[in-house]
Amino acid sequence: MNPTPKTKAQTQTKAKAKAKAPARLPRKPKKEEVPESGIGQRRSLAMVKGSEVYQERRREIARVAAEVFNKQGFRGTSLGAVADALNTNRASLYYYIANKRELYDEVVREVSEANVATAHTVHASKASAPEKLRTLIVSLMESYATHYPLLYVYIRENLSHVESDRTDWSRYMRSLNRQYEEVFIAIVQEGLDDGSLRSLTTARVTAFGIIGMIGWSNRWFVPQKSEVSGRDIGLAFADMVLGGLVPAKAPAAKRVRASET
Amino acid sequence: MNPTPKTKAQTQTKAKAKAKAPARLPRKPKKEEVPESGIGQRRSLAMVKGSEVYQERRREIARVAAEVFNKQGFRGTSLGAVADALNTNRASLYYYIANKRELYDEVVREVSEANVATAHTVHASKASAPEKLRTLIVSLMESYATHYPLLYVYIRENLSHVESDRTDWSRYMRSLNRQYEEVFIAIVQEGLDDGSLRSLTTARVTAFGIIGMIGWSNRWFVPQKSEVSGRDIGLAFADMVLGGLVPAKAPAAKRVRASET
DNA sequence: CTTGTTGTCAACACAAGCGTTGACTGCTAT
DNA sequence: ATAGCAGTCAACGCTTGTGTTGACAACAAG
Repeated sequence: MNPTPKTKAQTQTKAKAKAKAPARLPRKPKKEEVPESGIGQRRSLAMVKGSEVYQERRREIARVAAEVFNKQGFRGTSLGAVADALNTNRASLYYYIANKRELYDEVVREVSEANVATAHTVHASKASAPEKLRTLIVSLMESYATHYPLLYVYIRENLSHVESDRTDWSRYMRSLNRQYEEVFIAIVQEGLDDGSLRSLTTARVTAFGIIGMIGWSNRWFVPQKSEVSGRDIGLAFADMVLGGLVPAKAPAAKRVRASET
Repeated sequence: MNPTPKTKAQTQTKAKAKAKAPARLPRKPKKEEVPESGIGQRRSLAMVKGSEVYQERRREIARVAAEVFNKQGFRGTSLGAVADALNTNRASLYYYIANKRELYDEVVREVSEANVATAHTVHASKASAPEKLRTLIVSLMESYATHYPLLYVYIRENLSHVESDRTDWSRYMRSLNRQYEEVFIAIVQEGLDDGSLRSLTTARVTAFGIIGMIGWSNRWFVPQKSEVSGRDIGLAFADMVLGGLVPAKAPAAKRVRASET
């Protein structure tokens, strides 16, 4: 809307100073007045009938909010900061969203579901355990890159949520997360059972090691700035985990580095 | 002090209901009174002369606070919650600490320094790159387990801190973190250069993959509940990363791991 | 020009949380 | 007993942030 991109991020109440409206007289603190003048409720109506541009603006807000949530976390992000990033007023956001939590949910919802569905599909396929792991590692890294930073927002947050967070949404998201982990563990266990994977420790520890390599990418991987694509990172991780970093050259080749000097 | 352990965690102002003090008359809102009655300042004095039990109590507070911070994060943790966990009043904490940030620093300080020192030592040693990696992986997992949950508190928090967090402490901690990463990258680069490590991707991506396996343990590793020790997890991770998960039965002999000796 | 619609804004009310402080309790030494 | 110290408590002031709402502006349609 406003041509100036953004990069402001003050503390709100910052004033646009557009030199338009000279003065406002916003509230009429009368008390014995007709309380139901009833104007502010049309926002609710605008939500149900999702007008064309309305939904577009809503997505734009979610997109920008994702970046702010990604940096500052849920509790650390004020709606004022989101409004600043959008170059608008904080109250205007409430025309599009009900509250901060709904905005956060909008950001995180669904993206996780696709990944879990992929995990189940791969698990059910008849490939070998190592092949399943490779497929899953690559697809997850690709998903992170494609939807950046949406998935990272949830990764950063899912344990910062207080323990007493027992909303349906929270429980559902935690269940998605757990499903993904369980699939990884099950595939590793498969591999241990049929001998296609070496037994170095428990299936759970192995699986969390792999998941950790991928999940930790939220700390350093920014698709727009990376010289390596998400897919290539996934392939490299799969090679590393399955084949090992130490070259398996001939037993007499330059592999003697282990006891060098 | 109070024999009852804890497990309360209400919202503060919860009242102990110990049936001792019948009523209080805490504030005298007189205005034209002598303002410098000067009583509350002895707390500051108690800090400088670190009495025996005083420091002990201070450490106890830090220990409990670490658990709360670990669960809820810095911003998500109120001092009221910490006070509840200690079965005391929120204001009493201020007898021991200046503010919330100081308490957090107290929890996180120093523990990171030891790890960075270890990293530098290992890096400077004349072992091979694979051996260095193995040593570092194991020592870091051991450190996490030993100091649980102190190091995890910082892991959870270090990017939740707002970008404008430019205090000396924050910069110092970030530098420690970066040093650790740089050492990992340097060691991997060493290995790529002398051929003791396979080149699957950039040194940076490889290093962050390894770091991720370890760092991600904050999500699932609780030493008191784990059947696998931190050391064993580190050893398994090192085996996985260096030797690979897929057994090398094909090339005649079983592939010997780097530091198998 | 008038009227209706869409979106924005400034100011409110409310709640949570931080840090402070005077008053108080309980213990110990004298 | 009693005076002093260590530690605790309830209430306050203040700041930050959330969600609400009446009053607009800008624009288009009639």
